[in-house]
Amino acid sequence: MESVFEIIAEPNRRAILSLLVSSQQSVGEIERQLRMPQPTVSKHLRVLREAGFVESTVDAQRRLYRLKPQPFQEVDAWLAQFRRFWSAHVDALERHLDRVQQSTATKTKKKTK
Amino acid sequence: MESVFEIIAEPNRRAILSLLVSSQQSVGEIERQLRMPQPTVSKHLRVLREAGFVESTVDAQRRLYRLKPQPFQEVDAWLAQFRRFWSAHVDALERHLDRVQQSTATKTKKKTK
DNA sequence: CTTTTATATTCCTTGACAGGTATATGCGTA
DNA sequence: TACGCATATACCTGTCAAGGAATATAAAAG
Repeated sequence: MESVFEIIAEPNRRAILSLLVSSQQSVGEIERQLRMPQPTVSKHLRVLREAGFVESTVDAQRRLYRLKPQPFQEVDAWLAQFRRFWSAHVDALERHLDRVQQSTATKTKKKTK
Repeated sequence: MESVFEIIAEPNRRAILSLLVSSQQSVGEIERQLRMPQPTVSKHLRVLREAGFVESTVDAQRRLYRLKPQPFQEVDAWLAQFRRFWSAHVDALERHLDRVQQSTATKTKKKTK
């Protein structure tokens, strides 16, 4: 489990990370919200912690987990090399279209081949 | 192998993708540049193709592979939910700093606890 | 100090995937 | 047609990681 990419390859881990975006959570809260057995949660949290995605503080018997930014930035850095490429593909952007932009009405240049 | 994240979890596949950023390449070219056995390259290319990361065109006996943008955008979309979080971490921004944007200077509210 | 609550860890099993080797397919060329 | 180059596929094997069940640790509550 060396790279950040292997860490986020696991769906449950991604779910945990998404959950922690809103605010820090205890293991029990994660367990309940994601309907996931407690050992599973703990084990994934361990992986995430060792990879630097999260950190925890002690609150009585609870542990509160929160996100840490660095590994995300690593992913982002890797992704960066492809950004210039995909923003060149205008048609691809069209397909995606969750962007409320478009309708620039430049001639629909189709260069599929 | 359902998600894009599992696809890019494999180091050799990431190497192939990075190689294709510059331009399209044949299987043999990839094989030589990455010093990777040919079946390995072909197998990874298959995975990448089925996941929509690359597409190929035929050039005589060669197949030329090139990148496709959509899966990268998926990764980017997932990453997006964490961006606002990590950009709150100013020190993290300093480390990254390839973005020449923003600086709206909204109050740097630190609400860690 | 016993019990309960919260979390972590251990052990075991299972499945998936990557690599290696061999072989198949397909195209060009003599 | 036969051969050679380029790529794909099939088969086998080892590894590793995820999940389940049980148990350990640790702190709070009674």
